[in-house]
Amino acid sequence: MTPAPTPLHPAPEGALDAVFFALSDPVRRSILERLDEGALLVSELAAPFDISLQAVSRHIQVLVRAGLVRQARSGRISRCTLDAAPLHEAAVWMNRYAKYWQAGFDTLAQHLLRLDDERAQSQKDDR
Amino acid sequence: MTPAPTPLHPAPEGALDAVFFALSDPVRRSILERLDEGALLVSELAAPFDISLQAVSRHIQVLVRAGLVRQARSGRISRCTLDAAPLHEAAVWMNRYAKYWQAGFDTLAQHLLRLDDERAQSQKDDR
DNA sequence: CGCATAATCAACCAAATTGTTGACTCTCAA
DNA sequence: TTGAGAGTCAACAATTTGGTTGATTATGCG
Repeated sequence: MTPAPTPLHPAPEGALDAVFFALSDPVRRSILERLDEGALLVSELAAPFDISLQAVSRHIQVLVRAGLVRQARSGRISRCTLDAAPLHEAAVWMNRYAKYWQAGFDTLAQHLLRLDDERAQSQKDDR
Repeated sequence: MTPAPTPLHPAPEGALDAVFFALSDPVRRSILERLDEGALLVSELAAPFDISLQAVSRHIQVLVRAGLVRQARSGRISRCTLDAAPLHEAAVWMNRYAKYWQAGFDTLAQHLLRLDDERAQSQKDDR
């Protein structure tokens, strides 16, 4: 088996892959939201969910792999803390599109205008 | 009693699931980046990638499902355009954590250290 | 010691993802 | 009419995901 080249610090390329994937599950987003208010144990994090503790533990592993959560095991307990830095990288990537909702871009109006545009375009091509 | 029909249009809860999942693949992020510069056909979008046209077509469908791309079929061509509105919802969710990189927080220090580390590796000749 | 608690590991399974190739639909043009 | 081009659909395989239950490790406590 491979020596497990665990990407510890910078996560060079697929960092955004792991971060966005970690955010794509409501359980994991909920975990991040609760860690935003303070450190919690795995069992405390698992309490509100209707799934097994093992399942929550693996969700936490996904967050750890993305660099969003750190676990400090002390004895038999594991204290989970938030690390928002990878979220910053994701926010920087998304910032490329901020122009669409900033500076007076009403997304709904833009949406309707685009629909009109498409309709006009398709009728034009139809000719 | 509310029939609770699967809400399709306003995208109530699982919208973020689909959006973040769509962003978790480098091919799909690259597609979004190129659509930011203007509408493109499916074949144009597929050209730079080393995968089949069918695979790219399905990536586009994932983006459509997330509401990030709209396809206007006119004749045999399909014009793909960006819709950044769902990205806005994702950005709003992530904004909850902006405090970690906007103000002086403990984790910010770690983030800066990490950025310094990366920068030191890429540009070593800075006086 | 003896045992409950905290958490992970391991095996298993159903479903989803992601790529492939081949067939198909539809439009445009000669 | 024929044929090429754009794109999707369908079926298949390999891998991943996300849940389960059972076993295991390790600590804390009576």
